[in-house]
Amino acid sequence: MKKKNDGAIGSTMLEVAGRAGVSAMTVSRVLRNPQVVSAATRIKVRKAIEELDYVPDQAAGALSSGRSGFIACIVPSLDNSNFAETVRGISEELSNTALQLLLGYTNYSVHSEENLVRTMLQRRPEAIILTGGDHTDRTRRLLELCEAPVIQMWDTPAKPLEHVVGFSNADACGDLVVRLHECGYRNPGFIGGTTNRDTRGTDRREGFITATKALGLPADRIISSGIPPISMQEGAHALVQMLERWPDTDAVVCVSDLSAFGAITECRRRGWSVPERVAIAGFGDFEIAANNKPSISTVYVNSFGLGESVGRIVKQAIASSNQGNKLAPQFVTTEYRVVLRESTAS
Amino acid sequence: MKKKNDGAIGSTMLEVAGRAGVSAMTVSRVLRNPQVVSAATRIKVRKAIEELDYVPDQAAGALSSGRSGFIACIVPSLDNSNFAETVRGISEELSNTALQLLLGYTNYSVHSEENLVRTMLQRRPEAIILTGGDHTDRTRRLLELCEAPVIQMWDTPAKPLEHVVGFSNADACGDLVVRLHECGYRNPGFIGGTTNRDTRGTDRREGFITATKALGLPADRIISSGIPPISMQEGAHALVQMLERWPDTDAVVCVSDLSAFGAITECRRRGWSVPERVAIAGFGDFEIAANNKPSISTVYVNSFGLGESVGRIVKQAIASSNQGNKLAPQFVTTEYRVVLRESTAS
DNA sequence: ATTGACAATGTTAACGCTAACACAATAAGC
DNA sequence: GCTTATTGTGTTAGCGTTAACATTGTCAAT
Repeated sequence: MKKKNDGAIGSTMLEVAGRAGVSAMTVSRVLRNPQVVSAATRIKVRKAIEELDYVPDQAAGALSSGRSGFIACIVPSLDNSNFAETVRGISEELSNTALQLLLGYTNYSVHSEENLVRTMLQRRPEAIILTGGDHTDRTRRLLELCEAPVIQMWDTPAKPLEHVVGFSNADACGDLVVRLHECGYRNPGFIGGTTNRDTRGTDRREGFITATKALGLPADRIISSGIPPISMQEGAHALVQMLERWPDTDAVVCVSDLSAFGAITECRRRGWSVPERVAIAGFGDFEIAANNKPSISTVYVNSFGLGESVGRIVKQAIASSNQGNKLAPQFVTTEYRVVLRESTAS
Repeated sequence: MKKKNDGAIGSTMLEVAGRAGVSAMTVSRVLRNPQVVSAATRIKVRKAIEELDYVPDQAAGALSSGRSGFIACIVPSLDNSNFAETVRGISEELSNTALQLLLGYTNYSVHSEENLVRTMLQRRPEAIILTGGDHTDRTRRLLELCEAPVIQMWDTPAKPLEHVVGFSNADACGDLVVRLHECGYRNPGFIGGTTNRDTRGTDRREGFITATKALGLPADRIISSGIPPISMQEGAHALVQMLERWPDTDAVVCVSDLSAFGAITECRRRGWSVPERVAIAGFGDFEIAANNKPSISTVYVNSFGLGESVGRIVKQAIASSNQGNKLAPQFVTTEYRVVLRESTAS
């Protein structure tokens, strides 16, 4: 029905079985459940596998067993320390299992996300990990139909699809504002992107507004500049706009450490001292935050640990499903912590 | 033979066919080759697909057709602008095909790479993309056995496995040294990691040595510090060591922009002006290079374009193989360019 | 009318693996 | 010695799709 070896590897399980003088099923057992096979047979089979350089075909295995071995994981961007760390956390946690990550990135577009989900569902993932709580209706429909556990991460959606591992970006940013207020800052501003594509960024802005209002501070000093995730350059640009429009701004909260770095660097170019002329804070505690001069006040997020939690839930959910029941929806809140450094005065 | 719906989606192609009043084969044709089906039937089938929320099972399709639709892509790290951009370039180039990236990262370990390759081969990828030219013997054996085209990128290995898309990291770093020499620097040093795990880093160091020797400059000012990829902090640390050991060093080439940034920041902390006290250059032209003050001299690499080239070769190789022949090994050299900025004086 | 070409659909048989059951052969319990 | 577990292995049937071929109907050219 098809030419042999369409980009495939040499031998099949049956050939291994033939060479070892056993049935294919025994070969399968040696690979997936070695302890039920006698030591002597196991050795024979392993030898045949070696000699033929046999590499099992997981597509066939998946079809037969109904288990793909895939975990779909969709993040906004790969080029972001935070998400990259989270992916590492997930992988690490799954490294002692036979589960494999099927990674995709959306470029912060829910429309891309929908396409990715559709594509990935064709691979029948055993769990689906999404970033954030903002999805198209069609995405939600697709996810409800498929029975795989769904985990939303990096956010705490009000109406979760199923499991959640994350933290409130709004609260975290609000905490930062409170700490700046404690330091004596009274006229804070916020710098973020122009659209609501980056929902975590939007949440941080909302958190800024809520906190400033609660503290009786001006809540309208918001510069939106650039498509999320906003760059260093856009941080620089936005800072200038901020100080032109509201010259008495004494502290600027940036949606991420990268834009905060851009803003600080712009100040240095213009000879404005940070934090004396203006304090600047970021979000995410990227490598650059601790290593810049002045070091950048920010919100530390345990990205790696977040990934580990996600991985644990994946394992639990699959274990439950193997026992015929379904893991009750989990809601895990992860650590964050305001870290004050040189870019804001205490 | 197995419980229905093990995490799977509702309906099968046969059910769609039943509802549309056609055979399963016709449904398959509507999905993969719609133009051979009459308009009327096509509409009926599409309607049935919609109504049942049918999502094809690609594992079954792959098994039957011998085409997995996967492209394996292995990079050292996801958290690196350069590689992330390259992955974006590949994805973009493959976005108008039915091919899907199966991503993996090695953490700069050839041993991890071997495991990843083995795992990925079980999915029968139609092409395999690796970073660099350094692989274990077993990896090379596995890749030779499988008939899928192999592409090595980000390097120009002397003995390529098959296709290559990259540039000589040694030459690029050498060019940088030459340009620094033209600027009047006579005592350059190099900062990199302690091991040879990061072969691109090692090549850059070799390029530094070759170029300095050729120019009659000291070639032994090399500080190795930290496990690659070395951090900002290690860059800072290494710079201090460099100037303690060879105080008259007038220019330092760092293995990447991140370590260069760390080095520059350390200078600023210590009140050493850059480039007056010492010039510093990086590699990669990360966002930070243009946005720092002083902006960082570096080697620009077209990471995204490199990925696009890789994607094009993947498509060509698969097209050739569909026509029954094999694409002759390609060797594509990609663009790089020394960019001198404020961190070195002209 | 008869032939041939072509277009649209159906039928059959895999693809490579594993769940479920069947069946020996051995060990344990009385 | 006989039943009853237990262990190790084989047999069978299918997972959901698609390549290859078979079949039917339609229409133009003889």
